[in-house]
Amino acid sequence: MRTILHVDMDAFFAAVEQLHRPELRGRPVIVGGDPNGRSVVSSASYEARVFGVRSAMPMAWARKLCPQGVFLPCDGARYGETSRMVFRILEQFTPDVETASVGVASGRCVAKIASELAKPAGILMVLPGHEAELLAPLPVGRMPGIGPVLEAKLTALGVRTLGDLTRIDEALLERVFGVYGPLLRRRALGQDTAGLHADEPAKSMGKETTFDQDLVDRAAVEAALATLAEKVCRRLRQDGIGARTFTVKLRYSDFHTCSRARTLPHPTHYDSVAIPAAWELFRQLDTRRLGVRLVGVTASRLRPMVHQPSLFDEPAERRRRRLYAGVDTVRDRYGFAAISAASRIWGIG
DNA sequence: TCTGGGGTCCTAGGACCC
DNA sequence: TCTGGGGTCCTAGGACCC
Repeated sequence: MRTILHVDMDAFFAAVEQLHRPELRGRPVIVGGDPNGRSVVSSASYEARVFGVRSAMPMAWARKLCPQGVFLPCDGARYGETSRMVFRILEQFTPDVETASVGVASGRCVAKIASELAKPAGILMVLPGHEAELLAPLPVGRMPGIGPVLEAKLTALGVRTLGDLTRIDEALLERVFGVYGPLLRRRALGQDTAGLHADEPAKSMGKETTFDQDLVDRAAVEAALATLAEKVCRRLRQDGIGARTFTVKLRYSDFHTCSRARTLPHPTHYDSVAIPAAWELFRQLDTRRLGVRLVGVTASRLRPMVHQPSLFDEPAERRRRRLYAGVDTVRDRYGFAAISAASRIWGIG
C-alpha cells in the first residue's frame, strides 16, 4: 500500500527569519520585494495573516493592511540552506520538524490537503477508505488544481463543496471542463492515482523582469531582452542542453500581456542566436504605443546539445564553443555583467 | 490597494502531409 | 471543380501552482 507524506513548510520564509532573529518572533513578518516598488508578498507570518496579509498580494496592499509589519527582503541563500537542512532531517524519516505540517495519505492530492488542514505545525493522517469523507465538506477551492476561475464556474453550476462535485452529472462536468472534468471528480472522491515523478528533466526555462517604471524607450527594452536571453542561454549551457523554441513575452502598462515564439530547426544555447531572435520577436510583437512593464525570454523544446561533426562548420563550431566557455568562466569569476556588453558585439552567427 | 518570477499543462486553430 | 479525415508540428493564450 502506497503512503505519501506531503510536508509543507508553514509560512516558510517568514518562519526562517523568525528562527534566525528571535526578536521577530510573535511579530507580523512580511517577506517579499521592495515594499515601495512593484512587488508582491512571498511569505507572511501567522501574526501578519491576522491583518489579512497573504502570499502573492501586492506589497503596497500589505503595507496598508499592516503598517506595523516588519518588511524583509527575500534571503534566498538562507532559505535554501534551511530547506536543505530540513531535507537532511526528512531523509532520516524523522517527522519531527517544527516549521512544518505533514499530511499522510494514499494519494498526492489528499496528502497535500491534509497538510493544509494540519496547519500550523501538525500532522494529519488519512486512513485508506476515508478520503472522500474528509474531502466532502471542504469548499472546492481547497482542491489543488481548482483556482479562482474554475471555482467560479463550479459555483455557477451550484457546486460549492467537494461533496457536491462528486454528485454532479458526469456529462455536464465533461461539457464544461473537458478532459479535466472527470479528473476533478475522481480527485474529489479521493481517488488520486497520480504517483510521484521527481527528477524529470525541465521542459522550459525562462527569465523575466518587471521594470521599476514602465519603459517607453524601445532600445532600453531591447537591452533588457538581450540580458535576459544571455542569462537563459547561460543556464542552458550549464545544463548541457539547447532549446529549439524561444518565446518573448511582453506586458504593457495596461497589463495586457502577449507573446511570440519561434522554433529553430536545431537546438541552440548561444547568445548570438538567441539575442537576434528575441529582438525580432519583440519587434513583431510590439504593436502598441504604450509603456512596457515587463519583458521575458523563455526557452523550450529543450534537447541535449549534440555537437555533430560536420565537414564545413566544425572549426567555427569549435571556436564558438571555446568562446562561450570563456564567457562563462569570466562571469563565474567577475559576475554576470562583466562581459555582457562585449558578448553582444562578438555575435558570430 | 494595483498586480513577481519560476514553472506545468491544456486548448483551439492553422499549416502541411498523405 | 470540389473536397474527407487522420496525423504531426507549431503558435498564442490562459489557468494554475509554489
